[in-house]
Amino acid sequence: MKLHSLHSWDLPPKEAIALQKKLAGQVIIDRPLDLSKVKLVAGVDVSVKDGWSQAAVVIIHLPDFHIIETVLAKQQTAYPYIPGLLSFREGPVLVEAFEKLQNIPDLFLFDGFGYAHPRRIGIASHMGLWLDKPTIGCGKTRLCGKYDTPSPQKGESAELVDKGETIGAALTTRDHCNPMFISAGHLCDLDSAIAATMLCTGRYRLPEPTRLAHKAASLAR
DNA sequence: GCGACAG
DNA sequence: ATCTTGTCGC
Repeated sequence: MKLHSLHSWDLPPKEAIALQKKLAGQVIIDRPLDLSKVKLVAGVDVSVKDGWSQAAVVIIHLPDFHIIETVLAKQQTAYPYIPGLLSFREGPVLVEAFEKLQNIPDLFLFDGFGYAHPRRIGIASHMGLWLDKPTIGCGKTRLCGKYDTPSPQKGESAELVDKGETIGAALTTRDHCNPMFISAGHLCDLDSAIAATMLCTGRYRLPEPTRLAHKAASLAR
């Protein structure tokens, strides 16, 4: 799929933060998703090794989890890892990978956050603007906000709150495992993000899309 | 000033 | 993220 270039990625941290504050106003997270129409879900992940970033995007079909398409992209890692600026590190390779997609996913699932970010624009929200498609942030550990540990039963959740605002949820995706942190990315609200994540989750803690993307990226690296 | 800090 | 084998628990 062809996506429009919104801006340059090689920005000094200070400018990157200023850009995030500007783009945050364009992110839409109050829109319910009609899950009955979500059939193709893309999992997105990047694995970094020896200065090279290996991206993988895997599209699965719901509700059977069959793999529809897998695309890869590899680039030298030009940006350092700075908490809060992950999109500037992984954005370039991801754009290259997205351009290779032959299918148009109904939804994208990211390894990381969307709205649950200091400036409310984590990688899922940021890439959502480039994709102009619904996106969800699905992180393994918290970036910001407070939460009470949800019951250890699959499907249970607790709110992730930051500065008095609900920014996401801690969701138990597998019995007796640590929760995943879900947040709306773009063109999707939190409730839909949680429901969609459950529809994409099988017998593992990680939802199938990102779990398979992680596997594909590691294998290709 | 001090601690926290996605991948 | 990555460095790394076996091992405890549901």
